[in-house]
Amino acid sequence: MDKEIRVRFAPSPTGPFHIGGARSALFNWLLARKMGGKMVLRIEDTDVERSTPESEENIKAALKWLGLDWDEGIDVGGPYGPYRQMERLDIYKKYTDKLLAEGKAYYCYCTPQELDAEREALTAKSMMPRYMGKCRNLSPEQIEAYKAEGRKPSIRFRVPEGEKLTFVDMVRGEVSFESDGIGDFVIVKSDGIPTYNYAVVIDDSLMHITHVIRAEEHLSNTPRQLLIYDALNFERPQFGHISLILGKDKKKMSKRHGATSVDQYRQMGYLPEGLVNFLALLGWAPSSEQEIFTEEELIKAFSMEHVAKNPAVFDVDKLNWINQHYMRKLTAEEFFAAAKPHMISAGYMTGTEQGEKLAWLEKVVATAKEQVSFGAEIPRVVGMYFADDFDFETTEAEAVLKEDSVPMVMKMFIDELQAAPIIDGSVVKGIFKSIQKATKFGGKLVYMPVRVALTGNQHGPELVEIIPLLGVERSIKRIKNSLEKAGISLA
RNA sequence: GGCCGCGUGGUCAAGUGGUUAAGACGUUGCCCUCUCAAGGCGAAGUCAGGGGUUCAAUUCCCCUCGCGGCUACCA
Repeated sequence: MDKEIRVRFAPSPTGPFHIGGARSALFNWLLARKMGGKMVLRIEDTDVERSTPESEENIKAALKWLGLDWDEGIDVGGPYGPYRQMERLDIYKKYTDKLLAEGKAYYCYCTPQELDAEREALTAKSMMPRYMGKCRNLSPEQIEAYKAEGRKPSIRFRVPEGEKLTFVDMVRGEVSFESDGIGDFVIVKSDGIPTYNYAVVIDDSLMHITHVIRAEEHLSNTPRQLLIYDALNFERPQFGHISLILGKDKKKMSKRHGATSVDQYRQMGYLPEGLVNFLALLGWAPSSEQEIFTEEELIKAFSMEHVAKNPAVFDVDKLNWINQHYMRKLTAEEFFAAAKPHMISAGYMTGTEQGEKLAWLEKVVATAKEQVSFGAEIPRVVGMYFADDFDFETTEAEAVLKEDSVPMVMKMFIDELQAAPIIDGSVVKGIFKSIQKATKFGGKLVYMPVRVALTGNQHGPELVEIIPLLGVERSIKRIKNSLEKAGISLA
């Protein structure tokens, strides 16, 4: 049997948790669960300027919300911790000393200003801007001089010349780079903190990561990392670079494209199952034609072989379609709970309602269940139950009330409604039936004017659902108001 | 600029040296229905462009173009 599959998700806690990060996490997680392997969650917080504890909390909360758990890492621990890079500084130091001693790395005393100047000079000559190796072979005297100036050195990796760096990527196949295209890069910043390309290698290796699944933006970083694997005599893992998620304009998804963080989708009332299902289908396709997957089905069907090379545009319409499936699957209680925050922020409820009022709200919210794709759409759908004073949605809607048959139909409807001892769906249905029978009108001539008079709109949930919720009194009041507005008298 | 990656309908995508080039979202027509949503049945729409290789290229090779990534003491 092959050795255990170990994957990791290693985000930087530097901002909202992006949808692209969620997909990377998902693919890693799916691979681990599929293969019975382990998922490690490591925090790459070496960018001390931008890293925040809140962001780390966001990431954890988002992963949990999505249902992506981890076997080792922050919070849960594990044999290869600590799992925050800033808590591993002494570990990196050991390897840095080794590289320094072996001459595979060296101190660089260049200041940021000097490096900028070098870069600019190179660009001006339209040459590739990269570090030219100024401090590669400093004499002891020069080093002393720099030290005397009080300069704090960074440490650079000595990139070998004329080497070809090749690896087989799980999604892209064989990829190779020339070492000559890579300048000596910084592995430890002058403040003693390692850079991404360096720490990631040591951590992945020490944590026995077997498969590194990450976004394509890291593809060009891989040769640098390969160099470090080799210099440290570490075994290379398998790499798999998944493509980026793009916005509608085919540019990398960013704030301009609307919601980009997992939390925003949560707040809009998308369901974790829906988002996961959608994300799985971005850049991966099952061998079947299935579109809707439970978590177990996803794990079963997932395979790195079917991960696409090309970038994928984030299509909200499809997300909506998928999420709608999951909305419809919710129980009445779940749906109401999902609706609650949106109903509260719309001002339709306070969250403290009880008894009859609560029961009424539950029924009202239930009417939206088949109609919406995500939670935030609910208030819009049920809004008509709350505003007795409304305007006609469109002129066509108002025009419906101008039909000659309307006064008669309305009179019959109001009379029957008032005469009804109790009012529920089947009673309302009976009223419509009897009007149809008496007038010999088709359903449309009976239902539609009532609908418009009641809601100001030609569309909406079934009338037999709406009327009992509104009650006789409010229904009649609305109808009379609407007729008056449209200049129709009951005759 | 250099290096690397990517390019199948509007979008997600399957697929192959010979196919009527799947399926889904969206769009659209019809059915159902008071309407909307859902559902059912249809329709339109694609191999970035140009050269090769080949009896035959969407598929293999090259070039061009487009998009993206890296080229940071960010990750």
